[in-house]
Amino acid sequence: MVQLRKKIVDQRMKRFEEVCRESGVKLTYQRMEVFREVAGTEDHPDAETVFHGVRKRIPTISLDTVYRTLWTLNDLGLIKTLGASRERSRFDANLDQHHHFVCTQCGHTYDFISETLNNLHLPDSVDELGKIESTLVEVRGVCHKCAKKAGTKKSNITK
Amino acid sequence: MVQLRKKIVDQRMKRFEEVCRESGVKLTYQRMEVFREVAGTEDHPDAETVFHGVRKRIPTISLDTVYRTLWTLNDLGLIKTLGASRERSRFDANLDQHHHFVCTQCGHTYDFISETLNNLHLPDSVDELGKIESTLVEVRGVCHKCAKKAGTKKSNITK
DNA sequence: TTCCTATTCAAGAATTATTCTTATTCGGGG
DNA sequence: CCCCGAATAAGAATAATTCTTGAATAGGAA
Repeated sequence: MVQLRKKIVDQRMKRFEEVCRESGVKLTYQRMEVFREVAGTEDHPDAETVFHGVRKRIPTISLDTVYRTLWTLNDLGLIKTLGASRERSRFDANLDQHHHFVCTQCGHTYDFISETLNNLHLPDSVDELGKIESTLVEVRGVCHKCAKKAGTKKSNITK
Repeated sequence: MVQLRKKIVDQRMKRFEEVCRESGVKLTYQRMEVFREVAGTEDHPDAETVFHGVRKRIPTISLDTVYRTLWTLNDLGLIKTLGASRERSRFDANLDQHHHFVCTQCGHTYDFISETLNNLHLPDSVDELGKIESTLVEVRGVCHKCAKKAGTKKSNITK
């Protein structure tokens, strides 16, 4: 099991180095260790947690570097954020079951409804995690509004 | 259309008053207008946006009251938050398609996999919203760990 | 290998979102 | 109408994240 885990991390590290080289992003010690930290856990850590983990190996690393690096890795497609990234809390008074289309560019969430998606059959493994209260499908993509004004976007690491 | 919208808001306001009365939460002007603001939009506004909207009608309302009220409404089950609430950014290096079980108590996100859920058929209406990049199923509920130490939880408005 | 330069980094200040503290006000039961 | 616990406004405090600046470094060129 540990062996398997190590193999996965090694694969991810390899891909990390490839992607960095391809996109001209420098391979620094800090970057490598921040990625290794996220790649080595299933826990979806936040920046602070990553910071603490990496600090064991690089005691001088700053929290700011961790943040910067995480967003860089995100822009490179090497990691993902859970839920909408860099967002403040948003609220919804529509309690009828519905689903979400989240624009990865502007962050706007559009509702849509689907009788089929309301009645998904979930695998048994989910019941082993806890008591299910609700289910929703989250689709991510680029909304038409953003697609139109494309090109003018930031995070164009893919120069 | 506007007429329909008004009807929905009225229904929601009615339910709001009922739920408040039942749970012994006082019916204040501020609470009413904060709820009306969220109930009257499809936009999933954040606290600041609600604040600005309500301020037109109650110029003296404070941002703190808006925050407090929104979480109260959330605890009462009158509104919901988008994504995991009150959360900082979390990261994930697992790029293989997988799905999420989010615990509404502790906020922890557990991964699970399902070949069936990987290949959902989305309604055509989604294509009209934008270009789809990825799809994931988010299940919300209470994880076993939290269920065990139940009772000792905050936000027990349902005394 | 050594040098050069754009990139990256650390540290701490600054910003932004959210919550807490305290004195005051108010809803609604008696 | 009066009272009291709950709710509010205002501003201070805290927490999360980003910005600024000067120093350090990766990695290509000589």
